Amino acid sequence: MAKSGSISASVIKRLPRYYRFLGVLLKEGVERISSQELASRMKLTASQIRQDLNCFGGFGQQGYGYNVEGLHEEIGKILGVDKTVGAILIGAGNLGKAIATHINFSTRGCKLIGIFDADEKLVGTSVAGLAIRSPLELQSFCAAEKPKLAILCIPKTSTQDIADQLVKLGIKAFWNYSHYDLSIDHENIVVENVHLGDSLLTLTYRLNNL
Amino acid sequence: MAKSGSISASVIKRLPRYYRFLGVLLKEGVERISSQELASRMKLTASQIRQDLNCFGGFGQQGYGYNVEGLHEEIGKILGVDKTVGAILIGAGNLGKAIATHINFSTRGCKLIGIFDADEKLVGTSVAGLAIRSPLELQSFCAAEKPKLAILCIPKTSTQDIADQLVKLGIKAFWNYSHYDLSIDHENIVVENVHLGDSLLTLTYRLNNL
DNA sequence: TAGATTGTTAATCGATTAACAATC
DNA sequence: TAGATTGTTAATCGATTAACAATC
Repeated sequence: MAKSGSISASVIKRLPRYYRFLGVLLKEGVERISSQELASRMKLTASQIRQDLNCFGGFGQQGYGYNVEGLHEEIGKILGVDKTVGAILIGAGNLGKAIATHINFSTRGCKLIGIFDADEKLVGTSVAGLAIRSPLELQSFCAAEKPKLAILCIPKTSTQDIADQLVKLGIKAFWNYSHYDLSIDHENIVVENVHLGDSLLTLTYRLNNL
Repeated sequence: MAKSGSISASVIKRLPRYYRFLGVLLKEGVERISSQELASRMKLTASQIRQDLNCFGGFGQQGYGYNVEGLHEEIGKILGVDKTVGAILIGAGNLGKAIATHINFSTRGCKLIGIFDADEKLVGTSVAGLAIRSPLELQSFCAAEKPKLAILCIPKTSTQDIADQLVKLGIKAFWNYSHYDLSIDHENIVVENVHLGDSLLTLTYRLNNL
């Protein structure tokens, strides 16, 4: 079992997918599964699954395979789905609203606790059961509620400024939807840039090159 | 210059990012750039940039570097931003609406030409300037308009069925936002699964393991 | 016990980086 | 021409796959 900091990005990216598939198996009532069976379901190799899991510990049993419920729970723990990290949404436009209502935060170790938008017309209205606040409240809100994660659904021009500001207010993780590659120079800050436009473009590339 | 089919997925995934950065440089009025300069901007190595570009052709000039406008245009052509692939959106819930309004399809070689939702209450209302249609119209619409790309913003239970149906109606590319790993067995169909929940989960993992 | 399947080491494969001759 | 920087080949690195002894 390796130190958590030493796990490669490739492995980490696969963990949520393992978690999802095991959740489905659990619902289907499957009790145990071999790496071979899981591999064919997920279109991976059995080797890769065993390698990946053994980064975190020996969850299986020779001659038997893996207990679905146990493995699901272990991976959940590794991912931290049992945690409740406070999250704030910056920008309540179309995309921000959709993220707020569409994402199940509680099953991902998060809780959305605040929504902010600079548009005066939006301030005071509600999304996902939360009142939209003015950015002027950001500082006092963060001081009081100590959110650790910020979701950025704002235009690219303001992204770096707002992110720098949020770092000072204690934000440690950015889920960035702006059309800007955010990179924070401070240590101990993590960033996940989501570029939906890039995703579409790789798809059209592949479509045009079939 | 290699055959387009032989380009590795790693390279293809980086192309939209090159295109974006070159677009910014172009706006900034930068005329030429060396692989070294571009590398430091994008936090890549100069070697990687030159390797990537040379999959498609020798776009640079020794002793000079790359012409920003020319390279931007070349990568745009490779990605097919000059094309106009017809796209339909299936599912006009929160996320579907946000995708329809938020994504700039025309700069990604696409045009959104139809929106479908099974919810009777939504049919007839408009999103992004398009009337939402009933799925009953799907067949005649596809026959007439020949869309090649479908955006799936529907629950996971119906995803595989609808995708199979759409394949029969001539859809060749799926941009899949449902919580289901779509895989199509037919040849010459491309799928891009977008799992926003997985993206959040890798972020919280990294946050919890700082 | 015998059979099955893991955990883990070794081999392979592919992607990234480094080096440098070609050349503008 | 001399300097700069590419295009491209070779070296390195990491990730995936295969193999197999350990063991349930």
